[in-house]
Amino acid sequence: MLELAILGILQESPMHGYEIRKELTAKLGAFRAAISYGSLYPTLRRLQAAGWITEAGETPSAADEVPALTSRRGRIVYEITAEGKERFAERIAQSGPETYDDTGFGVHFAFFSRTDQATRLRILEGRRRRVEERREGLRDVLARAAERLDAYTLELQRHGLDACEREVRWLEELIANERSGRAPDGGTPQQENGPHTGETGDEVVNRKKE
Amino acid sequence: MLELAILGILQESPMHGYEIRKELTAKLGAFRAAISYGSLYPTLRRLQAAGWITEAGETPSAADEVPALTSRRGRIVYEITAEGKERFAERIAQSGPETYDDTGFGVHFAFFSRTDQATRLRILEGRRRRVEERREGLRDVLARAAERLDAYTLELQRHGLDACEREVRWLEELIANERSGRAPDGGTPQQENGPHTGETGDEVVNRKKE
DNA sequence: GGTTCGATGTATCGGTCCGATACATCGGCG
DNA sequence: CGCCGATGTATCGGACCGATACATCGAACC
Repeated sequence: MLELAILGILQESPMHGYEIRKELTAKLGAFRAAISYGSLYPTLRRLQAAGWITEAGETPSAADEVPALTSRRGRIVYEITAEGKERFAERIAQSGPETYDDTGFGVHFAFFSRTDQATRLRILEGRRRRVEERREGLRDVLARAAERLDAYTLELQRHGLDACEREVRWLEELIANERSGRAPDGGTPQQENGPHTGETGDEVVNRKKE
Repeated sequence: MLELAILGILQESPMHGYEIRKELTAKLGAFRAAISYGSLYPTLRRLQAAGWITEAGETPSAADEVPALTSRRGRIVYEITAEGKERFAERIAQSGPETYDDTGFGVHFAFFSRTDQATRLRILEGRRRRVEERREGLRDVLARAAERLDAYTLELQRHGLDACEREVRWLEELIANERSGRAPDGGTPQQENGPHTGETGDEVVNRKKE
């Protein structure tokens, strides 16, 4: 999952580890807590070894100047490779059971703008099914075993049930919008935010910070 | 966390692993998914090695009859020991940072009926603070970086923000009830569901299933 | 002018927990 | 009578986290 998130965020711009963490925290903050360096850095190494990302700054022009005099400065900027983009496209479009848990769905949803509508619908409906099952489980407990449970546990179930019902409603809206070809906020269709129709690496990067 | 949950559930009744999983899934289902056997069984072993739980059925009377003729049948029933109850009481009453994440809070809350009111208030307020911080983070992103994010990511933030606001309100209610000495559902104070005032092992077990 | 302090930045280690898998038993149903 | 799903115990590799260490840099403060 982390792998997919990193490949996704690196398609917006090259970044170093610290920045990747910040950006992912901002983008996924709604569904999962901040990712840990203890998993980030090993994953970066793994992705580099697989050839899906490379250390940037290695433009063929100004390389290897001042080899080791002013000792190596800290940041290591990574950028995604063509193979990495391929890998991302494969993984973001296919779905398994882990696609519908909190973290997995969060990552897929956060990169919906890089997916086609059919995939978006499939993911949304899969997530809805998952949440509905969870909701039914909670309803069963509340209906069939309420007298076995203390007041606090019951309250916990009730709150969980409420959260499930809300999320299902949210997903219904998103699915309806998706079917009618609109952007998620229910407004008019936007012209620039559609799925990536192009194929080659001409990213429209519109980051303006820093 | 799993350790705490197991010690808690075993105070309701002795159980074998499969049953522990089912009961915990029902009790914690609102905040975390079903626990995995891959962590359950090793944890049971660890708890037994520490002397906090023991294999039940070892009543001093009818032990070691028919040693190995009808080969050992499957289920291994565990029960909590006096040391285990002590351990549980210590851990459930003290709080650290992990007490306020989803899983940790879920476990603590699910066993609120075995805690005193001061602890309950402390946990609820700690959780509220945690969720408020998360909420502020989401508000910041929405206010300060909205133009950088695509429509789907924005929708994700909005949904997360909404969930945070709801949970804060839920916690406010629980805290208010707690301060006024009422049971969680806001009704009249209940007579049997208060914290455990007794000390010794006379559990009032009222399980009726199976 | 020095110094302290928080943000930035890379990295590792131990531990917790999950997902897949294996395997064995038992009761019911065709 | 055999098959199958629920029950039941168990392990293994891997993903991810939390704590920790350490180093740099700019700003704020004395």
